[in-house]
Amino acid sequence: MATRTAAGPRQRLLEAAEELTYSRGMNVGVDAILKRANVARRSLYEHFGGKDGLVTAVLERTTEADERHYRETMDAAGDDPRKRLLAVFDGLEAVIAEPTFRGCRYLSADLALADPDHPAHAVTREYRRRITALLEHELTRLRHRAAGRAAAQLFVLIDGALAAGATRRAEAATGVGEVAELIIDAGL
Amino acid sequence: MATRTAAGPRQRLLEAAEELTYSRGMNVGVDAILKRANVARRSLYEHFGGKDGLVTAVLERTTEADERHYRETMDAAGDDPRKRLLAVFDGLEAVIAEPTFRGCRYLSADLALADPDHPAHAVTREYRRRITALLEHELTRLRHRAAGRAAAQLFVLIDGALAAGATRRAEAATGVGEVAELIIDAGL
DNA sequence: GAATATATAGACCGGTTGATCTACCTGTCA
DNA sequence: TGACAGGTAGATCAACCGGTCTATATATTC
Repeated sequence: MATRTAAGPRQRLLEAAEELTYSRGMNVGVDAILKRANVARRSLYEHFGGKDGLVTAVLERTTEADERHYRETMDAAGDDPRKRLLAVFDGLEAVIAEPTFRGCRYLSADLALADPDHPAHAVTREYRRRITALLEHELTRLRHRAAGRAAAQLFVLIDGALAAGATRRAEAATGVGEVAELIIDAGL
Repeated sequence: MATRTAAGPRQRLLEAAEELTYSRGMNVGVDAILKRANVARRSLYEHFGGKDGLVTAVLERTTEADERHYRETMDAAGDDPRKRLLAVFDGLEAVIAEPTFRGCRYLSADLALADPDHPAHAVTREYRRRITALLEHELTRLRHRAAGRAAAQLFVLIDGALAAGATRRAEAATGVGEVAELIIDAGL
């Protein structure tokens, strides 16, 4: 039987680290994470080998969840590829408007982790590749003339909306959906 | 007479901090900056009051230079507002392609400086306002139907290009100029 | 009941952080 | 000459960093 006591230390560590690395940045101290998770110091090193392992595991968890979120957003918009793509940008504006929004976790991670060999970079790179592929797939279904190029452009737009949202909430996501429409329709 | 010996400590501190906060991030240590500037520890606190004051002064310096750079880029493109705007995005692609490019200094600063009251945030906010105004001015000259909105969209595009450039050089700036054209022409 | 694996609590390590301080050196100007 | 502002060099500080360690408690399993 699995433990019955409200999630083990490993799970609590992942959740605490996910929250704190987002709200306080990747440079948050190990002590703060341990305190929040109510976990002994040693358990962190048993389960994840160190801080690097923990934050990498966090990113693996959130990228999976975020990719799932993208898919669900599109599925909820029906079957029309154009509507599915635009739904992504509507969802983006909603995410940025949330009071807890503090920017793109993956961009922050890549900027904060100066060491180019940090395992976290591989996770974020793979995540971006998958989301771009998701966009390209819909563009291809739409018979877009340059699906690959347009997918890259849409993703730059996503990056821009998230970056702008982090630095100036209000006017940030002003009409990114509109721009997405322009990119999509330019190739039809 | 001003000192003759190749720039005083204040200047050297600004230059060293400008380089190191960019290449190693805002979290670079004071020691590294002092060593690079060849300046005594005390001088930093005499001139800038502390690290916060120094990095804020650095941002004030670079925002001025960057705004000047935007203006020069546009002026070099002649008088046609549309060409002047597109020149900005051509310049952007060039900047990102440079091997020393490591992302937008101001986005990094805002993300790394968690404290919302840090004086650096005011500097970056003002910078973004000025650049957006620059874009809006050209759009107005073009008689764009929604100059304010389009300026905001163009700036999101700039943010996106710089963010994308920081995380995946190669395909990053793929056709941001193309998207800029779409935004500009959509309102004519 | 004993053994084992898995927690916890917390002392401790060396290293680094930003900041303060004293002591000394050097050029300029009255 | 002497005073002084402005620079250098470096010791020192408390706080914090990630990581290792010992000792103890608590379960599960044989």
